[in-house]
Formats: sequence, structure tokens, C-alpha cells
Amino acid sequence: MHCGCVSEGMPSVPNSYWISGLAFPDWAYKAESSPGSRQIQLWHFILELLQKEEFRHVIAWQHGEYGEFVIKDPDEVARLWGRRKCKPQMNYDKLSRALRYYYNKRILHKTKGKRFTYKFNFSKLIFVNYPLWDVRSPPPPLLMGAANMYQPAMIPTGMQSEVTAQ
DNA sequence: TCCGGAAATC
DNA sequence: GATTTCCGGA
Repeated sequence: MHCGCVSEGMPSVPNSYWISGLAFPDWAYKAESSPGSRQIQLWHFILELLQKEEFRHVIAWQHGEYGEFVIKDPDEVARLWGRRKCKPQMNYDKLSRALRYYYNKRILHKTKGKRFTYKFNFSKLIFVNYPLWDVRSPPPPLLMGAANMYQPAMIPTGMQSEVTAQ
């Protein structure tokens, strides 16, 4: 007996997701079939839950700061994460430790004062997966919270297959 | 609840 | 390298 957590793949991935009016390019969390073939990373997973309404009672975006989210049900998030990684003993204490390691990596930041509230540092996240972006060029619209200004032209829609234009 | 060191694990 | 596990401390 293992833990029936092998499957649960997400093959069909659109070019971008819209969350609360904000666009999420797929390259921001491409976990599957990546050149390095690594395992799913926690922040990828968090983003996954965040993009599905079915988990709104477990984890959801917060109004106000762009990228800020609240874990409404820590135990459930830990269970889901544990299932994905085949770690039945996972709990929020351990998961949050992993989250804390993101502080130095500048992927995540804690919103002090607010319980179970963290904030993504998308400027970092995007550069991590999209190093081609020039730091000196105008700030990506999706980082500013002005989703309506989202420019599809800036995102290579066929980037999943890596070998495309560019 | 949250933090971060240390060691272990994959 | 990215967690997972354990834990003393604030």
C-alpha cells in the first residue's frame, strides 16, 4: 500500500489564468514536464490551489495587496500538500517551515499581524521562470495589479514546448 | 502563531 | 537543492 497520490496530473494548461482579474501566465508555475524534471515545488502547488475556486474555503487571495493570500484551513492545505508529495505526516507546522524558507529566496513574504497570511513576491517569481525579462524595462503590468493592461504580446504563447520563437 | 537552526531525506 | 522533520525560543 502506498498512498494513491501518484496521478492527479494536470495536462491541459491554458496559456494564462485569470485570478481576480489578474492574469497568470503559465510559465509562472510550469511544474510538469520541465527540462529539469524536478518535483512540484510548494509555491507552484499553492498557486495551483489558489487558481481553483473549489479550494476557496481552504486558501484564497486577499483583497488589498496583490499577491497576498490567506490559508483559511491550514490543516486541509497541509493534507493536500502531503497527498501531492506522498507525505501523509505533513502538517501546517512543517508546511509553514517550508514556506519560511521562501523568505530568504524572496519568493514569499509574511504579512505580519494577519494570521495565516502570506504574500507572493511575483517580481521574483516571474524572473525566476522568465529570466529574459529585462529588469530595467517597464514593470510588467501583471505585477502592478492593473490586469486590464495585461499584454499578451509580451508572453510567448507557445513557450510550453520550450523550442519556439525567441 | 511564528521564527529559524540543525540534521535528515529525496 | 528543496523540502521534511524536530524543536527551542520569542
